Amino acid sequence: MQAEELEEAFEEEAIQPLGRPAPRDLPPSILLSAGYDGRAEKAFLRLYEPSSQQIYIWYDNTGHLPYCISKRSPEELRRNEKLLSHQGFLTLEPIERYDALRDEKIRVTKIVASNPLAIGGQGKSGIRNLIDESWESYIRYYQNYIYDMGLIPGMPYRVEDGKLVEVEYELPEDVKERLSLLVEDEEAEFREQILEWARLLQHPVPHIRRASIDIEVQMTQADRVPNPEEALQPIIAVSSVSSEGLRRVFLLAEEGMEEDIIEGAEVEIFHDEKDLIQEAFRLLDEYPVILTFNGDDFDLRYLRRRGQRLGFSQDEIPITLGRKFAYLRNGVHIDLYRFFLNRAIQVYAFSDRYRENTLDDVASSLIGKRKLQLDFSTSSRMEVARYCLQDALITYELTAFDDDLVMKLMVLLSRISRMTLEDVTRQGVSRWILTLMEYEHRRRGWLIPNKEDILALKGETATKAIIKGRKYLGAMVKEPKAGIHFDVTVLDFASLYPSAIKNWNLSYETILCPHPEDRANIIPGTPHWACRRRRGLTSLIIGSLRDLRVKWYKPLSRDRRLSKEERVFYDVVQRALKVILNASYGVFGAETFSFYCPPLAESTAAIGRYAMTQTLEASEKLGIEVIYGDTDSIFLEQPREEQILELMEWSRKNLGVELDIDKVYRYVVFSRRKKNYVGVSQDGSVDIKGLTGKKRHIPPIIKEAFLQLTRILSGIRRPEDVEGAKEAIRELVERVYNRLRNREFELEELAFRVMLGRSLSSYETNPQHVKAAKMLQEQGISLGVGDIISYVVTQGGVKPVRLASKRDVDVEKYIEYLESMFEQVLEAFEMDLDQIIGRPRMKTLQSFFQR
DNA sequence: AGCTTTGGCGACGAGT
DNA sequence: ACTCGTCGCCAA
Repeated sequence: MQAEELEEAFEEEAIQPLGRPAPRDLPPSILLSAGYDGRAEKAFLRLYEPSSQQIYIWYDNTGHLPYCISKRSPEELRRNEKLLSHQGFLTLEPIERYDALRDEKIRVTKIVASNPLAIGGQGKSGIRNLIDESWESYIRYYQNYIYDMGLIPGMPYRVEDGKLVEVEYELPEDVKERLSLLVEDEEAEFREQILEWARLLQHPVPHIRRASIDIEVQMTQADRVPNPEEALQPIIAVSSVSSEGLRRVFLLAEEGMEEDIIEGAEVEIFHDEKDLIQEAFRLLDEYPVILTFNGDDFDLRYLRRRGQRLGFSQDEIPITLGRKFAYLRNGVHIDLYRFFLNRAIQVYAFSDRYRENTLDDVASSLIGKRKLQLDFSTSSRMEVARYCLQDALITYELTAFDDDLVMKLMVLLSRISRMTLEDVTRQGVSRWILTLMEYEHRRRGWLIPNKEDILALKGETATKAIIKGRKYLGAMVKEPKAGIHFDVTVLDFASLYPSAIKNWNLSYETILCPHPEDRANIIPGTPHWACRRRRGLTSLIIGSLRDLRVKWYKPLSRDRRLSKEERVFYDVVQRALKVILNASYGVFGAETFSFYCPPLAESTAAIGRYAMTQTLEASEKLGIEVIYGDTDSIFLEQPREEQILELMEWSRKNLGVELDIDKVYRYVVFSRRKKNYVGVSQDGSVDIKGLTGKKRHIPPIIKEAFLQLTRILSGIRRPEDVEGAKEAIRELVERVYNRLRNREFELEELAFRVMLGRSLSSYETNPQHVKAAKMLQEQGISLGVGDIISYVVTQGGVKPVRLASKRDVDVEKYIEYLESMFEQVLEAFEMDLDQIIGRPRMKTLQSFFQR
């Protein structure tokens, strides 16, 4: 390994921090992130001081050096020539560690590097590949350094005598008392863990000074996105909106440009692009946090490359680029595109309110604001300025709405996962949980096991999945009772899988543990057993988080006695916990997860099925009719109040899980299909689950008709409403038929929009969207995974929307789609489309003769 | 490059 | 005409 290679591997971390050095008496400041200063060869921390709203830099003076751990003895390792010749590594230190997997203490070797660069990635440049069977190795020196120091990102610290000290946040006595009361039945370890979490979560999140930034680049062709690596086109506008209310546009002057003002914003005109960029760089240095929407891939990348092209020196450009990310030398760059792209955030924090990951879609769904429309080929420079400012504005507001909800959410996630803001906003849930687990291992002085070790000891799964290609048997779905049902109450288990993990002591080390006396403690529905002697780490962590969410944060977020601000904050905490908890089971079944443990995931799901079947039985005994159930929810038809209460009590007592009322429906309509129903609540709001008409890829014209259909149906309150509804449906169908037959539509309205799930060449079959994609490719349009293909169905095939015309459309085919979708719904209502629209049914002989 | 899981549905393509 | 597998999307 050559020194240059090492340097190269670390290029992205080798940045020069800018913020002012932390004074001896730095007031409480929030740990935002860490970096590695290549010149000083030192790790540093970025601290945000809320009263001055400044970033301070704290250099490490502890002489802390990176290390990794090997199972082999020092003697054995000394025989490894490659290892000895490895640049920068020095001492081999025999130590003892607890191996949770085998429940024993063992001797290992700690390999300490003298050069901070020496223990790097896990690839070629890492020391890991020189030692077989290593257990812990560093992915990024500075990052792990945070964990090793026992520091928690997002928490407040003070500098004292050149040392970093966490600012004690004592929970108020009454809070402590109430919390302890909630978990008084639990063992000491569990109670302590709860208090530890509460300390992290209760500590208020300070307001963080920040600004968004967005750039516009001169376009050559209207539909080509400029390449940020080349940065050939000039930057014509840079906009920024800050938390102090500043709205600025830096605009490059154009010949004959008419200068104008933008209400509420400062517009600064530049005649030299270099000056403009200079000003943008100054802005980036100015703020503790910079927000972008896709800044990793575009805005900051383009700014840096363009800056280089125009002759700025390395030191003048405040942006460092990794292969995938863009960082700043002073503050923290948060790319909101990446954050909102995260499925867990999308689904659990924002209940799937936005569907596509564009700024326009996310913003319009969350804050009700949209991008401006702009045609770049004809627009004036001032129009570009307005457009650019609007983007910066909504980017900022995405973090500011609901009292800085998103900012707080990110800081809380950073505390829970023990990751820096930069990392937690860019990486997925499996990384969050991994980092948290690693932290807890290090805190206890435990060895971090290798994936292979876990797999070798715990093995694979024992059950057979229903669906081919899956690894184990999952959740249970009860056959729905078809038809319409009035007064339906839906109960669901509070965090079913996390509860299973908690109550059955599931963890990678406690499942199939080595103790013979635990073998009788069988998980129902599996041949696996779980330990009774020690509390499992996963069970402890997930279990305590679960209890906090269910027993503390969720109730508080709805407690009317609290102020609105308090409730909102508790709601954010509650949501952050939800995001982590919901992913906590799945990761153990993911091969890519470092604590991959198939029997653990399998057991969790098995306990879920057990809870469901037991509850169905109990309901029957109580005389409640259960008309449907899926995974963790059951639908009860006209249950009496005391029946519900009894069932809830039964669940708490016998399963140790709270059963909550999730929904009360005026009526629910089931077809015979699972995961398909329409529920209408007391207030008339409609829940539609699984029905085709709702799916993302369905053409808008059909989706729209579907929406209107559900509106008509939700209006049905009494039996006598039915005739009117049928008439309305008939009119609706007629309208759409006519539009189709007369071709009174825009092509876009008929477009199926299907995502390319893999690369074009790797498809085994030739589905419609792939056919369309191939046609696009022939036109020289490059397509990749994740791209959405818009196509219409034509006579004898499909065509991409942009290559098709109205004449091509196979109208009859669309009528078929429409009918099949309508029938799916109407069938459940025991209505018949043919009958409603007065068309004889041709499908049976009987109807043929009746004609 | 990034990747939590299994169950279930409709539509289509490919083979018999 | 029928079955079976693939694909994408959704429920939980």
